[in-house]
Formats: sequence, structure tokens, C-alpha cells
Amino acid sequence: MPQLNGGDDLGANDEMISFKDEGEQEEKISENSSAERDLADVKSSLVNESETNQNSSSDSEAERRPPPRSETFRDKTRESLEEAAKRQDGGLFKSPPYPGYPFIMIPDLTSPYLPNGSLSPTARTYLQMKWPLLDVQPGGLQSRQALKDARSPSPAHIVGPFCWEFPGQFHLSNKVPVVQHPHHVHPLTPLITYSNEHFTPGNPPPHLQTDVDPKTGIPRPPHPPDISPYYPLSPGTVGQIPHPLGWLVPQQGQPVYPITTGGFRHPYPTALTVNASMSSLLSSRFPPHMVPPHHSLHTTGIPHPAIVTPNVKQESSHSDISSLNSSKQTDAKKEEEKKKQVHIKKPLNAFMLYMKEMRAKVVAECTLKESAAINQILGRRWHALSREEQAKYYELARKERQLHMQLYPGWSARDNYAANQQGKRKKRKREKQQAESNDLSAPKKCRARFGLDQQNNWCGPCSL
DNA sequence: TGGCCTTTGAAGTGA
DNA sequence: TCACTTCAAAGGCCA
Repeated sequence: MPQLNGGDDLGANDEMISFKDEGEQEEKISENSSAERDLADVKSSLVNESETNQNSSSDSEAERRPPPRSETFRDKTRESLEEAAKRQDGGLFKSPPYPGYPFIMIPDLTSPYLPNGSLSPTARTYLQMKWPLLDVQPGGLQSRQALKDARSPSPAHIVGPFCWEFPGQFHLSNKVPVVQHPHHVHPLTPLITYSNEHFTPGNPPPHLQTDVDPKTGIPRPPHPPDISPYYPLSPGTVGQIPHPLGWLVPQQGQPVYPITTGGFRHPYPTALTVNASMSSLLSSRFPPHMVPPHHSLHTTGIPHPAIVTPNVKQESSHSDISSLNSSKQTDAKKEEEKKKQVHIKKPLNAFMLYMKEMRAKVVAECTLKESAAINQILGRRWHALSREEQAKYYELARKERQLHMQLYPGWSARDNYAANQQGKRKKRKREKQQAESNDLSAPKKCRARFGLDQQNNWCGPCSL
């Protein structure tokens, strides 16, 4: 876990990985930029690599763990280079090449706006570094620069590692404007912006109220009426990659995630005024599962994305009408239905936040959509991140947990355990894994127990 | 249509 | 305290 100034608890320290020095990364760049493999090869390589990693799990694990800093970087670099050359991926992943990421800038973003509504220079710098497609220029999003940026490839030094895994599928030039499904918006994005600690209440700057169609260049209404206000991101926001820092730039993010005026009575920042309502929310110390279904809408009119009310379950409420007339309806059933109707999700951890932010890039770079493959890539990229980069996400995750705790004081992760039928699924999966592990481990057991000399004592599976 | 896959991390559970 | 399990997101795939 990264230790930030102040020694804040962000997570397990031993979870931080050792990061390669930049010399190695540059080596990898030149090495990988010339590599050309098609998607099928890469997919198979992912599998092979995973197998390789399993075989050398101890090595990779040791590599992940931060070694004593006393170890000379040169030695480690040489070793890492040799190892990378051996590995199938050839060190395809590297940390995003913005070395020395100014994590120290993050606290500045807690108040990223100047009195005139524009971003502070520091926040602007940070946001541009992190989100080159996000127009954080003083002119606002309505400037055409945003479109220009969205249409042109993002600078490699800003965007980070391209998809070296899929160089043949690299279409970043016109695919960076990834259509991010509305639910890519972080569930806690509006949730977190409820905090007055981060933002001053008030409406967003007027220049942020409109969006421009990237194809036509015609300004669009903030939100199409057919888009559910539940996820205030319009599909038309092509090129606007949502990111977990959305809560840091709520006002700026509004044109990025257009909000229907019909759907929301107040824009996000005004939700900060919610402290009154939120205080009642908190003071009531409601058990999360006791929240009535419509309470997924915040009192500001903003639906709370952390509270999931599946349509199916909403439909079940219609059946409640008839069921209410039924004498069979018991209080226990009502409680049970309420629990089903409201599902407060877990706050995202650092890696999940990272995935949310980077997924669109990987999808754009690799033209891959399979999440399993994408997640493998993201997992490796995550390990390639520097401490500072990871620390940023650990800090975000920590803030999310804090806010989640504030919003749902009585909530526990246990509430979601087997809240749906996934419990059965997991159970089946676990049983399957156990069965597999038994098959694999049995030979080891017999071999360890009896040795090679006494194979006649081995059990059946071990003898195979 | 629901479960699986795949990743990491936080948190819960049981011994 | 430790090992293990579950669940967060995501979307294609498959039975």
C-alpha cells in the first residue's frame, strides 16, 4: 500500500508492486513497437502467458513485491531485462510514460475551480495529463479543441502505453473516442460529489452546459430525453472517456456526461447542498436494505447509482399491488422484497477504478471487447504502474470507501453476500475449482508422501 | 437468459 | 491470525 503523506491508510503496503526503472521501459517500447502479431496470436499468447506465469508464479510474485530499496537498480534492471526478454510478452507492458506522476497534485483537485468557474491551473494540468481528451482549457468544453483532441490520437506520452499486445489492431487514430456506455460512469461519481468537501455548491459554468456532436459539430442538448437519468452519460458523448475522477470534476464533467434537465432537478454540484438531505439520510442511519425503492433517487432528484434497483425487481413491485391484496403477504416477505429491491454495491477498489478509467483506452487501442482479455491486459498494466500512479488509485479508492461509509453507515459487504443468486454461482465455481485443485494437487501429495521410489503406493490419479 | 471468464483489492467468514 | 471466499466492473461467449 502506498504510504502517502500523512500516513493515510490506503491499502496493504505489500500489495504495491515494484516498478521497473524507465530505462527498462524504454527498452520495452522499442522492443514492442516493432512487434506485429495478430489478435489471435495475442489471445493465445495471453493464455500461454498466464500459464507461464503460473509456472513461474513465485518469480512473478517476487517481482511484484517491492524489493528492499537497498538493492541496486542497475542490477535489478539488468535482471529484469533478461527476464523480460525471456518472457513471452517481452515486457509488453510498461508504466504510463509520465514519470514522476505528480500525485501530490491530487489534493489540489479537491478544490479544482477558480472563483470564475474555470479549473485551476494545477487541476487543469492534472486533468490534461490524465485525460487528454478532456477539454480543461479555460475556454471550456465548448471549444473545438476538445473535438480536435478527440479526433486526433492522444499523445503517447500522455495516454500511456498503447496496445502493444495488439499492434495489428491498433486503430487509435479514430477510435480513441470510445463510446463509453453510460454505466461506465462510476457508481459513486455522483455519490461522491455530494460532498461539500470537494466542491463548492453551485451550478456549473454556463459554457459547460452544452455538448457538441463530434460528427456534425452541432451543439446538442445536454441530454437526450430517451436516456435514462440513471446513468447521465449520453451515448453521444463519443470521445469522452469517463473516468473515476469524475467526482473530482463534476462541473467539468457535466458536458462530458450530459445531464438531462428533465431527469435531474439539480446538476451535480447542487447535490452538494444536499448535505441537509444527506444529513438526514445519515442521521437516520438507515439500514441500506431498508431504503425504499424510489429512494435510489436522491432527494435532489439524482438517482444514486450505488443503489441498484433492477428493472425486474422494479417490475416485481407491480406485482406487489396484487400481493398487497393478498392476505398471504407477510411482513417478512416485505422485508425480503425490500432487500431484493435495493442493492448497495461495494465501493470500488483501486484496481476497479483503474479498470474503469483505462478500459476504454484498451478497447480503443486493441479493438478488443472481451472483458476477460481486457482485464488481463489491465491487470498487467496495473502491475506496470509506478507507485505514484497506483497510489493515486488507492487514494481514490480510500475516498470512495470513506464516502460509502458515510452514505451507508449500516452497510456491510456482507449484505451483498449471496444477496442474489450469485452465491450459488460462486459456490459452484468454488466447488469446481476445488475439484480441479484436488486433481492437480493429489499427485503432489502422493509424490511428496511416498516419493518416487514408492509409486506403487500412489493413489490412482497420482499414478496417471 | 444466466453464468462464466478474467483481473485486483477490500472485506467478510471460519478455523 | 491466517486462509479462503465473495463481490465489485465489463462485455463477449456459451449452454
